[in-house]
Amino acid sequence: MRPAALDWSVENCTIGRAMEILGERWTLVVLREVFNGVRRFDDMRVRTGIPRQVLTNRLAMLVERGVLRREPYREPGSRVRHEYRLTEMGLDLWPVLVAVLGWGDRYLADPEGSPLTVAHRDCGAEVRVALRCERGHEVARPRDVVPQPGPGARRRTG
Amino acid sequence: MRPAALDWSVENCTIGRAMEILGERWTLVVLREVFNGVRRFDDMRVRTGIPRQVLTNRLAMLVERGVLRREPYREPGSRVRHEYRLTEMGLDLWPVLVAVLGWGDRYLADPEGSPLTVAHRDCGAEVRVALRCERGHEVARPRDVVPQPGPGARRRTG
DNA sequence: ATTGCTGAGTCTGTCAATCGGACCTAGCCT
DNA sequence: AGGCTAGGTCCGATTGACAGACTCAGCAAT
Repeated sequence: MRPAALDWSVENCTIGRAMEILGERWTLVVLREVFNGVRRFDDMRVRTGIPRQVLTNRLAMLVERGVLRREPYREPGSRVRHEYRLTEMGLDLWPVLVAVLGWGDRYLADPEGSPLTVAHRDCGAEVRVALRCERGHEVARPRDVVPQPGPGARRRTG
Repeated sequence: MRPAALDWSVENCTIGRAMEILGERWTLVVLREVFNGVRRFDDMRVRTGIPRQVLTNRLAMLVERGVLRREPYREPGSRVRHEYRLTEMGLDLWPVLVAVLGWGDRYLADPEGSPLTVAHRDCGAEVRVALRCERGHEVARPRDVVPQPGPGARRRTG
């Protein structure tokens, strides 16, 4: 049985485009740091072990793509420096990060458990991703879902 | 104000580990294909434009890490070949893919919209990710959430 | 005024990964 | 025997990751 997807082009697929940004080895690790409140070059470098040059590139790329912005700040007794903060586009990556964290916790954690959890501010309970359709139904398993060509789908040419 | 995260090691962070697998340029694109039912080497290659060598490596890595498995199949009149199918570990990446898709649709789609949507099998409505805490509360914005050291957290040494 | 420290880089050289294109191979078909 | 096809290998050029040394601006202590 030939999968229907073969008739459709993927040239404008948004997963592909997203992965041009997210699909570099250190991008999500940098974003994890920023979500955790670590916003300064050297703090990130020391914590993550990312090579300087790579961190410089990654931060510049994320700023250029609009995921982070560079903000000046000044500690008393120091000159002006810059820190990196999430834009709205960056904040919206939060579900991606939580989804990756959930998957990693399930399959890749050490026996003692995950080193990082996310808690609901109001009640303190752990936060996870869920899938839900627009009519409000829970979607438990991947099999309950069907991929379909969307409004921007194009037929394959060649 | 010094972020609390600086006191904790990230050496065993599951996001970092997950990104060793997912953080390669083509991994999620390959998985998108498999979720879409495209399971064969050449179909993937033609659709995605991934260089042969890279696709070979990526598939082998995903099999080795347990995300995909290689299954023999036989079309009538052909010899036995292999196709790539999702393991349970692979199926569980579904929320990650939907989260990335949602973000990409919002910020990176062409004006006419996304080429790919996912629909609930029962009702046909579009499926999206949501964040929810374990007590069932909706979590609307990243600010409603606090990152915390988990059971496997280790203090930084040096 | 010199010296030193610090955060945030740049420069350089090495090694690995990506890419595109050509070549190979096993089994089926004519 | 020769051709086709899916799924690869092999090769050379380019790009990216990495480690380590060097730079640079401004504040501070001598």
